[in-house]
Amino acid sequence: MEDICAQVGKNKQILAAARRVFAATGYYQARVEDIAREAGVGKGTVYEYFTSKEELYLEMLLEIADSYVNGLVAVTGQPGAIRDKLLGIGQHLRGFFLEHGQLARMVLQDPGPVNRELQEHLFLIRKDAVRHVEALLAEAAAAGQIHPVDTDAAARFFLAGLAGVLLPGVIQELAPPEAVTMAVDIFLEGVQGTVDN
Amino acid sequence: MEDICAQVGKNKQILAAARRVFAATGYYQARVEDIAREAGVGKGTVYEYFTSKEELYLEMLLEIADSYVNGLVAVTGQPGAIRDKLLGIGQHLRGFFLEHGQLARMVLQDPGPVNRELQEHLFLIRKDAVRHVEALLAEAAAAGQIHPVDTDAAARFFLAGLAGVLLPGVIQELAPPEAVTMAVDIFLEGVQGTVDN
Amino acid sequence: MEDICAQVGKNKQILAAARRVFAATGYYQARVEDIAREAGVGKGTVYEYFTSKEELYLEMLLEIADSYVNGLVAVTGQPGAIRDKLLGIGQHLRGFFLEHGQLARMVLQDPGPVNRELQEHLFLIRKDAVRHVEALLAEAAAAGQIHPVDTDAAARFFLAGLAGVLLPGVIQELAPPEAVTMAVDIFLEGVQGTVDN
Amino acid sequence: MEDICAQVGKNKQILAAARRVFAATGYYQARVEDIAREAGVGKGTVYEYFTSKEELYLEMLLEIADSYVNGLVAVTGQPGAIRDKLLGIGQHLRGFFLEHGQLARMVLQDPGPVNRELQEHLFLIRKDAVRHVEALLAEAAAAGQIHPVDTDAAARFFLAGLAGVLLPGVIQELAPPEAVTMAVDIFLEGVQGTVDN
DNA sequence: TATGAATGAGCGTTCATTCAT
DNA sequence: AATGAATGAACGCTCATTCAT
Repeated sequence: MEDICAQVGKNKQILAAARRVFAATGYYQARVEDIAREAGVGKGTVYEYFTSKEELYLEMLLEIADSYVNGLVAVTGQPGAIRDKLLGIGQHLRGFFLEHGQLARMVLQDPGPVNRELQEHLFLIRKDAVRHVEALLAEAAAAGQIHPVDTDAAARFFLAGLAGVLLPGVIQELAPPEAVTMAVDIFLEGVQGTVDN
Repeated sequence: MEDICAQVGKNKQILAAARRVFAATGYYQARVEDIAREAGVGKGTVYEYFTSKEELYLEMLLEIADSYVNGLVAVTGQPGAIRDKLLGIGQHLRGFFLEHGQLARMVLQDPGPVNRELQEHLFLIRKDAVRHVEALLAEAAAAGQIHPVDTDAAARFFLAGLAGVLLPGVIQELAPPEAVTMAVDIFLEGVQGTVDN
Repeated sequence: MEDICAQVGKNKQILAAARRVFAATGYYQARVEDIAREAGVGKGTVYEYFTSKEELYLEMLLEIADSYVNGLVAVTGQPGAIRDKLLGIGQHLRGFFLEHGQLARMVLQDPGPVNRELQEHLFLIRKDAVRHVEALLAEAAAAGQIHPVDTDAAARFFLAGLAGVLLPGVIQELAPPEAVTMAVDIFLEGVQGTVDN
Repeated sequence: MEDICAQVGKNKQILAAARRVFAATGYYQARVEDIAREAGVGKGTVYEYFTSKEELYLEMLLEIADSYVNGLVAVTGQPGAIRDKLLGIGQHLRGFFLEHGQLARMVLQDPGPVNRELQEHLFLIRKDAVRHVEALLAEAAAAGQIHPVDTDAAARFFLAGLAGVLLPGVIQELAPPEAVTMAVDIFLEGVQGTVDN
């Protein structure tokens, strides 16, 4: 049992170290040796668990991407008013940035040096995220709560806008929770606008 | 005269080549030799005009960033209704993505491997862009055309949301002009909402 | 008893596996792990029986070299005409190449990456083989069956010539048994020539 | 002109250094850095002239192989008695071993870690050498000077036997010129034998 | 005894930068 | 000013060897 723990532990240790190091310096400036040291293992050990630096990066990225979508699903799946759901999305996104910093950007915007395959995999993940927001909007539109809009574009506008509000600019800075509320209200008002008329 | 022309010409050639090569492959995968070849000059010549690969990258990035802000200023400076101005911003952004592709992302979102100083320089440029949109919003709010909001956050929400709408996901894809209209209308409705009430 | 059997068995298993793997890929491209897998034991077990990859290689080589000389002794020790003995040597050599392929070359010609000591050990073994052929020639010369020649050089000429005939060129190819007869006849005629006169 | 000299010089320098280092330690133990140092150039310079360690090795090997065949052609092309030609071949081979030591073995016997393509290229070169000796034998046979034999096998027997005589065993040792005479006489007597009868 | 996870020295290769011409 | 041959620091990856179990 301890063996299994140890093994699983090493894998997780290395992934966690990879997260920290890749986040701190980006893919190219991160040296495998740094990741190994950060993980508290030898350089060769990294290669016992991952076939290459690139593969390690990809696995790390996909893991994060999954946690992003899973969180989103959890939030949108809850019953409740649309505004609360949008606020929940905003808070989830904020927590995601808070936890993963620079890496969140790689997941949400530009993954950097990844092959076409992963690029498309990430794209599908992002699309998945967009789909969940779309479903929310479509449902609200069907219920007459909001104006029927191009839900795909609206969802992307909302998610990207949120990210822009949350990351004011320089690295590591994160907008306060109120910014989420404001963004949600602008967006919601925007999509409700014509309905009210 | 020819010398001066040559110099200026070489400088521009190299910067233009750098744009193409950096855009195509990113900072790390771009080799100085590739840029030199693309520019039609010798590898050593690049170092006559720029002290390092990094400096070349920075100058290129700043040049693009300037064109971004200048275009934004031109659009927002025009007299006209706020909706037209916002649409103009969207079209400018779309043209910017169209022209610079991957590099636009570096300017607007993540510059990649740049030192703190440039990072802040870029931040100031982005902030400058945000300021112009803010001014627009503040003016409209003063004129009672829109609801008084946190103009900084609203401006960032608008710009980032636009970018998200324009870049649906995978590289090189660009949303059609109608997407701009939709985003602008959602946003405008959103910030006007409470005013109308 | 089982322990001893096991030990002896493991040792033989590993040596046999080493023969196959070293023969297939050569010393440097053979990985200890491959040999262990081929032998059906764990990687660490190899080091229970041999102190290093090099030592394993040497033991394997010496074992083969011994079988080479022993076969030679068996053939030359039989009573019979000199031509039959030379043919026997040729057939033995052919069988040796057939069985050990690439490794036979290492034994007979170039052992590859071995230290001076083993190099000389192998040299002694080869010399031993030459000595047996020499004895044959000396005996025949004493009996007046062949011309008195420099038996050392003649023996080496015969053995090396045989090897050259048997290995036409590319790996794994082996000349047919008739080639042995031809080589023996040329050689025998050559050393008999002046005697006849 | 000096530039061209320098360039050609570098290429030759590196090839010459490669010959020395590969001959001294074999392919795998030779480090590119050693070759560079031996050539008096930087490590990177090696890669300006050769795309990889393997390619450098191959070019070096082919160069040597060419010099081997060319020498053989020069010797066999001269008019003269067959015995003189065979002696000439022996002397050429001796000089070849003298000049290239361990590398000669790689060319004549086992090239080591080379891809199939080069392996076959070397095989063709060896075959070429055999062909020239064959032509010699066929000519002599047509002139009734020697017995009609399987010229291919006989030629290989002769060349390989010569090599065996010339390299008594341990590295760097080389048989004296008289050994060549002896080997040639045995061989010649052998192939002439039946003719005389 | 047997194992295989862990290790890190070692090496091939790249590429930004220099400098002699 | 312009060049590109030369350079060597840097890094990803391999694999013989060790050692805790």
